[in-house]
Amino acid sequence: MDMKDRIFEIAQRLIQQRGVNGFSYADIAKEVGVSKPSLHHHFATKTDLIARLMERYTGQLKEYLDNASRTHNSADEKLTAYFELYRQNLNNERVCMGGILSAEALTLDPSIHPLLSRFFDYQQEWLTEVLKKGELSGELKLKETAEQQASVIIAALQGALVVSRAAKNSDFFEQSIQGLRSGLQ
Amino acid sequence: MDMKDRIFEIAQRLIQQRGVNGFSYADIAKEVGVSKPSLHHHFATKTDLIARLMERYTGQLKEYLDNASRTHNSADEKLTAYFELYRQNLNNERVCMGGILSAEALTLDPSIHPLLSRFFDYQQEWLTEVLKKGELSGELKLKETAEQQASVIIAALQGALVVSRAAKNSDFFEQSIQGLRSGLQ
DNA sequence: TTGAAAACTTACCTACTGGTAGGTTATTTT
DNA sequence: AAAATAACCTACCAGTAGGTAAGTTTTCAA
Repeated sequence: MDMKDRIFEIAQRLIQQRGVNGFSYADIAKEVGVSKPSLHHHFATKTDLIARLMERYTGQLKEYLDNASRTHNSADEKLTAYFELYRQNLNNERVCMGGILSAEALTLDPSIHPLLSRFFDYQQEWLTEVLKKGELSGELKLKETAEQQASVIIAALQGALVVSRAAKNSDFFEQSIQGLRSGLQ
Repeated sequence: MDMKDRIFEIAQRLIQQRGVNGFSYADIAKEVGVSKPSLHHHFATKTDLIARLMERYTGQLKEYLDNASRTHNSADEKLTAYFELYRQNLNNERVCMGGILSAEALTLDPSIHPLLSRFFDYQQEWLTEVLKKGELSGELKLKETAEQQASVIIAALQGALVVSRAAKNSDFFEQSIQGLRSGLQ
């Protein structure tokens, strides 16, 4: 793995665990084993690093979800894959990078904002399609529109992840997922 | 309003808008119109300020919800009151203080953690009771347990608030609320 | 093999962080 | 009126923030 990717990995973990305003270039330098100014050689500013990190993160999400659409047929399996994405973060004491950047949005350079919108818009599209197909096939029964249900799922996973990690206990997260699942049948 | 309350109000707004790691004692001092060391006279450390602020915040929440239980009979009205709490934050470009402190939990003094758990536990209890009563009276139809549904509502409002504020658009928030409401009928 | 670019270094900058020392002024209690 | 206390001040501290200057080493293509 080249230096850029090592910086990406470490910076992403620091953000997901501590937030953008909870870590510094010095923290990355220490972990990567390189001097602080060397980081500026790869990413001129912290804003630059965050922006490229968020683009990468969205790209990885798309890849994961598109792959889930291809390899799974049932809505249930696709939703399980989606939930698993969040569960893995919880297992690593992380929250979603899109979520924590949104929470700190008012302190970020405005150039980051559209990257956050794009991140959530894609999930909204993907989930809405999964729900619509599941409804058409008779696998799911929705009490609300697919769009509304998709929003509830995204929002609930974001919230459950944050609350559950702080509580150092996955109960709230698993209970929320069970609630979401039951609401779809 | 005495000095302590003025500090409370300003610090709370700064936290809800920028996060704990996104503001400083100097920021408060500037807005209050007092020197920075004077703040230490009222709250010895930043951790101390956050702890007392979170206790106050939880107290205000309890007051609000207990009052809503007393003044409203229907589950629908009680839920509306609960949703309104989050909507008001969104209208002021704020997120929930419990939520943002949870997002930054790994950077906070551990003494804050139980205060966060208490904050969410109370909401869980209150909502569960509202849902159970609503189900018994026939007003609500739940597909899942009241506990699960309560978790979904808390998590979804937390997430919707963060995502929607960052998007500078309340659509996602309102869509999530509509989805939650529809799922209860 | 040479020259350019990439990757890195140490040394340093200004601004700001939470917090303290030590003293003054205002208010309240005895 | 005296004493105590609360509320405030200026001046300061060590440490850290993001970032720059200027030079050295490594890598790699012509």
